[in-house]
Amino acid sequence: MTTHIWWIRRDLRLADNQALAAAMSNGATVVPLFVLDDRLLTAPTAGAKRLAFLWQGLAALDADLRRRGSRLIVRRGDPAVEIARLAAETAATAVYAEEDYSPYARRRDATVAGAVPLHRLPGLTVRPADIVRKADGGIYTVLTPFSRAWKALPLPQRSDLLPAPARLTPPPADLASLPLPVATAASPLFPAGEAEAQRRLAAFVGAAGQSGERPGPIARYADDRNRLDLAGTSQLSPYLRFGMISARQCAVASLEVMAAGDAAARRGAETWLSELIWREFYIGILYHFPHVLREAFRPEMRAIPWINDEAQFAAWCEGRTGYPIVDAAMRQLVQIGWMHNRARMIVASFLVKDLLIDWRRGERFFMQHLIDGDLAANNGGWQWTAGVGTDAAPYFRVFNPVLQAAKFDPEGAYVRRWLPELARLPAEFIHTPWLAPAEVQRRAGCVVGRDYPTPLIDHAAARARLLRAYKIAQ
DNA sequence: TACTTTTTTAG
DNA sequence: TAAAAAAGT
Repeated sequence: MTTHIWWIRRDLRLADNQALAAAMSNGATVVPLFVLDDRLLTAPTAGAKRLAFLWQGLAALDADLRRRGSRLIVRRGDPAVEIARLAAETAATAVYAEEDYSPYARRRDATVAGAVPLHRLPGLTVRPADIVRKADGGIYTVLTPFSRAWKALPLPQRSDLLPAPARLTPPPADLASLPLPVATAASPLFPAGEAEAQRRLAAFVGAAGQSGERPGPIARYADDRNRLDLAGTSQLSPYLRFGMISARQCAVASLEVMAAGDAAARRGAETWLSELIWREFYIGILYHFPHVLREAFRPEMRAIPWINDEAQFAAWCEGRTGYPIVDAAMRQLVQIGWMHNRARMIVASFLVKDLLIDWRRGERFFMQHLIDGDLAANNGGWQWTAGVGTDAAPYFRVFNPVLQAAKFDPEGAYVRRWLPELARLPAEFIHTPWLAPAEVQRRAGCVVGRDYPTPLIDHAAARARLLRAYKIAQ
């Protein structure tokens, strides 16, 4: 009987898993393996909440495997050493893994491939990272043409999705496995695991894909996704980050709504699909231009004279800038390990363009706190906001935190939820408490300067300063 | 998925 | 004179 190792990295799922399916070919016995790699667990970009989500996800995967007769094997150490050791213990003839494209993952996998026969399968993305190319073989660095080319390739169908195996041949009963680390910092708002990911996708899409009836939030996604005060997004990002659901299944779901839903649903589904394509775009950018992890994609934008005031950076991190929308978002991030995407753009713009703090400081802070923290998407997002990356917002595109708040949190419900000290302010002043008359502040129990900070910086003045700073780099 | 200022147009 | 469009950052 043949034995194969299924090396799990960021594909914590049984459904639509090409690496698992390949490992199971010819009825092989599959040894599901997760290696605790100190390089990743102690990296400066590792975050406690994301690790807790991972531990919880691995526990859920182990439970799912046990229901099918198998179990998860956990080892700790250098992957190349541990995989070679396990292959010797089990007489495994090959290792199957979902291909990961980050620079560290590629170096690690090259080393492992030197020690054991390693088969890398697609699945992290719908399109493997080097597939979407210009006619002349060039790499797209602007989203719109990339997206057009992505959509022009054969689209995935429901029949392409691989079902979760009903049974798995168990690994040898005496095979040693370490206990999983305990998830102490897990967020109750993001229970890890494949079942929860499937529930979320089903709830988001509703029945819009099948009958046109009872559409879920996807039908309103085009309009609602930017609203901070509504649950208009899929909230699937942590699950996609760890492959608790496949990107391909999400793409199929949205394509089905585009084919069967009404006009609004079609528009919503297409908008959501474009978000999935953004993700693949940035995974490809990191794959082709790994230096973006260290510096701006655009060379002329490496000379911006950052100010990097430590006290102001601390105020941003702790949600006490005096701009309610910024502070609410930062409190949300630190408390639950997730932030609405619109809020990510607002706080990033404030850090980079109002405070003139190097975008890499914000990038690192996000990685330390986001459950869904993904090197490629996070880096792409920060470079976009800073106006230094591919397809970047022009440097003069500066978010006004008050206007953004008024537009996307019109009643202030989001601010009130995360900043209870402002909860009793009338809606008129919820985004500009410093403009509220003293009597209004006093009656709301929120005196600016005492119960809530005075704005760290005047936005109009900050905007003018930013334009000068970027002109130096131009 | 930016915002501000200036110019033009309509009534 | 205000709204809309255009221009500029």
